[in-house]
Amino acid sequence: MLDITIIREKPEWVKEQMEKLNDMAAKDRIDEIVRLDAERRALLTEVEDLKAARNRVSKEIGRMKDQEAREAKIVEMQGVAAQIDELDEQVHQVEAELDEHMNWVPNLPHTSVPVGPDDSHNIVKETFGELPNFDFTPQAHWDFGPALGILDFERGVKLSGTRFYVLRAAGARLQRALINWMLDLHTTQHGYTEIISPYMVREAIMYGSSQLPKFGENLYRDIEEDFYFIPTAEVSLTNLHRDEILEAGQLPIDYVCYTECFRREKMSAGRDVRGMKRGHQFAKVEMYKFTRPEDSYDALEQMVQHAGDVCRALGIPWRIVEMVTGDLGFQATKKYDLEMWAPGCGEWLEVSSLSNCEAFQARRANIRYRPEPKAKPQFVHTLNGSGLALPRVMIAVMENYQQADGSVVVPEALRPYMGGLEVIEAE
RNA sequence: GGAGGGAUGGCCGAGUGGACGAUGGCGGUGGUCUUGAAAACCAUUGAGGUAUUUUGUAUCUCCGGGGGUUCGAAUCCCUCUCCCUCCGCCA
Repeated sequence: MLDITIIREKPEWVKEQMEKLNDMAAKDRIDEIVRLDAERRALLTEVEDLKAARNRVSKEIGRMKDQEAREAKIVEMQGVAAQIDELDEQVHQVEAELDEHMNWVPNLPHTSVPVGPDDSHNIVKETFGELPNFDFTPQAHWDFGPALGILDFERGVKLSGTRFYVLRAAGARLQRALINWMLDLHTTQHGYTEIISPYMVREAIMYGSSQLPKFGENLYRDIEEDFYFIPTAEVSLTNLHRDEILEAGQLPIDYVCYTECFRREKMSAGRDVRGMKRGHQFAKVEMYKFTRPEDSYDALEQMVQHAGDVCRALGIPWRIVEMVTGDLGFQATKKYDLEMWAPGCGEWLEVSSLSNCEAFQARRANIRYRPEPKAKPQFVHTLNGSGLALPRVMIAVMENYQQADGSVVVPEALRPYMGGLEVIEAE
């Protein structure tokens, strides 16, 4: 959620930002927000004067001895109370409307973000590693994976339908090795604190990280128990410090959390249906930071490095892509994607998405800190980034390390996590 | 699933219709005392709005969430959520 004062003070400028984001629906809400905000404040002034009068007279009534005068005052105040009720009701309505509009307004892009209409204009900032040359035609993981006995799409479908698969034997172990290795890297080398948190959360939590109301379509939920299944650990991690006032000395807080993620993928129906690239359930190691406002952009660059360290250590070609305004998404002021090369599929796969959300989520989840002892609390900045998403890393590892005979070499970094296994071969 | 009991400030805990944003204690901060520290004593110590060009002042709201009764609610009523105790069930 944006700070209402920026809309109040610079509505035209905010509209320009919405245009850059290519979010015309949000732009159209701005005038209404300005109107509702003014109405709200006018109503508040009115009703608060009445309440002040009521409080004052009620105290007098408590002290009055003269029964007749007392009765007269009570009758008088009955009228005032009725007016207050009516105005309070109006305030509630206006606030609910205002809230609804604010919930659909995205975060403002940082000044450093290149302006562009959509993802086709994103900028490849830097590419690392050489694209591999094979002396055979590299296969897609969906071809050699099942043959190796490590990947089973048919049985995944049997269990749960399309977009599900089963990892088996060294395939299952490879994913577990990657998870453990990433967690170890981030906790021991990058200073993150490891978290394990619920995969199911209440509705209010989804508003806190702004998955709701805009992205409800992409969420699984249990209606009977009113639980939502998290589409990313970002949801749980954002809300971990919900309604808290942190001490400045606690910041930055850096968390890393492995979870399964659940997504309906309604928006991408029919896309990426083949292979492991886009499933309804997938594993992800997520990095998350709470920082002071002045530190958040440095923290973002740092987090890009941390995610990049994972790519680098795997020895797979990767690149950093900077999002233009039109592809920023809802919560981010600035965002990078990390992509790994997959020679079998022949495409760059998004293995990480790293965002600074500034105070956007903190405002919704009410996460503050005290800059100085006794100072007024301020909203923290929050950042999130994958470190990394497992299925696509699995694809990249399998496809980059495949050999002519269909076997897969285990990257050196992972061997200690695979019991020393060097090559995954058919049983 | 059954039966009870609870939710009050950073923490503990008092408050059952009117000077209660809330006794008291702990903790925090500042001071007195001290060579220094401790102890003791004194003072201070929540959050969010709105108005007023304003660092002050006034006022409103907040005692788990929402709704109700009343001139007036931490206090009475309804409802939801969460926690605790006992029983049952269970990885």
